[in-house]
Amino acid sequence: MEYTVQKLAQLAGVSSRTLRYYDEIGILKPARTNSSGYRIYGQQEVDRLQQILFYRELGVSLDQIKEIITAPAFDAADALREHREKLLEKRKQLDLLITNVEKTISSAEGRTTMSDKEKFEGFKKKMIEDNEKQYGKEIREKYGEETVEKSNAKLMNMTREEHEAVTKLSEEVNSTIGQAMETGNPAGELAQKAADLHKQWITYYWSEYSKEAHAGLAEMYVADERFKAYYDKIRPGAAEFLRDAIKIYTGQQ
Amino acid sequence: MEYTVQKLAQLAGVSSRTLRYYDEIGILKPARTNSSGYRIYGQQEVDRLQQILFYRELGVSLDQIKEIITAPAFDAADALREHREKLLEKRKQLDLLITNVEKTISSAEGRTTMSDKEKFEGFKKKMIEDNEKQYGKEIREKYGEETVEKSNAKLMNMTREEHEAVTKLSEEVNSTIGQAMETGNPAGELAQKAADLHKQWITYYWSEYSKEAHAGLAEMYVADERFKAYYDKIRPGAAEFLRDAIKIYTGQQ
DNA sequence: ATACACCTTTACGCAGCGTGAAGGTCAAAC
DNA sequence: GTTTGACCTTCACGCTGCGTAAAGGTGTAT
Repeated sequence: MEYTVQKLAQLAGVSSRTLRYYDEIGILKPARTNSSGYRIYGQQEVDRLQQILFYRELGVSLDQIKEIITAPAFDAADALREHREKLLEKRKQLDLLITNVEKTISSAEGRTTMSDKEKFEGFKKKMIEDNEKQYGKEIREKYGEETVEKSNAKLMNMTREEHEAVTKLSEEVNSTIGQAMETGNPAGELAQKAADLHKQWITYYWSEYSKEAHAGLAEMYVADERFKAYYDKIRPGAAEFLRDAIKIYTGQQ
Repeated sequence: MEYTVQKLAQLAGVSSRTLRYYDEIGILKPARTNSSGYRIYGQQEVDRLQQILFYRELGVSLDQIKEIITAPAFDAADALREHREKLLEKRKQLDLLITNVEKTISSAEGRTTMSDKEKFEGFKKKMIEDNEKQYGKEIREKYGEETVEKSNAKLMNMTREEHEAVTKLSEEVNSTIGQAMETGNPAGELAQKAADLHKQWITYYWSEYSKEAHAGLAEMYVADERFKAYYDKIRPGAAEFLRDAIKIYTGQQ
């Protein structure tokens, strides 16, 4: 089967301009041109275009795609790994931003006040690193190692009140599970309350909450003997029950 | 507090060129200029820039951002909440993209079989989406959910071999900690090996590994009685020792 | 022969800056 | 007092991945 630009464009769902551009930059040349200069594409080009569009969907630049599909020696997996790193970086940044927005919200509600610096924390990953390198030394000299550790680790900054809150939350989770288990329904109100309390509890430890991770932890509660033993002390089967409740709570099946 | 371009740029993690461009297009004008034409930004401009960058991160065009934040009805608190939702959604999309990239990688490595046909089909689905944008959204949501389900299935569908591997890993972690503690050095080779084994172990449970989360878990090992009791059975102080080793391993101080 | 849908190349435009160039300013150091 | 060096200023062109004319040639059905 042979295609003209428009035909192939229709088939692939791109514009004819795109195909001409791909010809221009040498990423996809037509099989041949007819007597009057029309671009004629064949089966190979169709396949190649599919590859191109596939990588494009993944957000790979045309330059990179060219390298991937033209040089057989070029390892596509390697290129993709690099690309993945970039994406992960982006997600990290996004996570920071989300925390930041949440902070801003609570700041707007008057609970905490944010410094100018804090306001931008999500946007400037590099800057943070640089700052820590710069100021880290000074602070270390001034206040000693212990303080540095404390100031750096968010988790270690837990105040007494927070620590008490965590302990209390932990107890509440346990007692709520106990009550919920009497209903026997992990989707019930009490069980869901327990799952919510549990979420609140882990957010004290986790810098970023995600449903996936929460559900993952729930799985671990059953899979891992330490957790299982701990929760089953509340009542046999409590680990499974909590897992089921969290799974429902997080909507992760 | 007043800032020059570079100062504000550093604070916000953008380039000074960006600030000049924002001035040029009228989206963020300096509070005033000094006698020699230097741009001077004040508190209001800092806040405004923060808003701009929030929206920018969402992929909103600067033109739109301008409209949004100059609109008199603009409610910052409301906007932020909406904002967070969108950020979360964006992260979801990003996660999807990452999963797809990872799929492709492992496909390229021949671990899973993703035939050309499948690739083509996946692409065809996309084309259908594009053709019918209304239904496309629904499909995208479905596709997203499926992927999430599948990634969850990873945890659920652990094979026997994997389960054995996990158990074995767990034991290895414990014994390695025991040995490492005799050296007394959490930065030493053995302790770092333990931290690495520990990482391998948790990656069986976590869909995504991050140094931050790993360090966070390490903190929990000390803060949470359950973990502490478990590890201290190996040897008193083992929880703290493991935490320190992991902190060093992850470089999270 | 005429219409009309297709094709060609050339070339400017877009967003959101990066990256010079060419020059002025400020604080500190000599 | 001037020299250094880090700032600042305003042009202005370059980049990606095309969209969108403009100006013209081609294919084929009527």
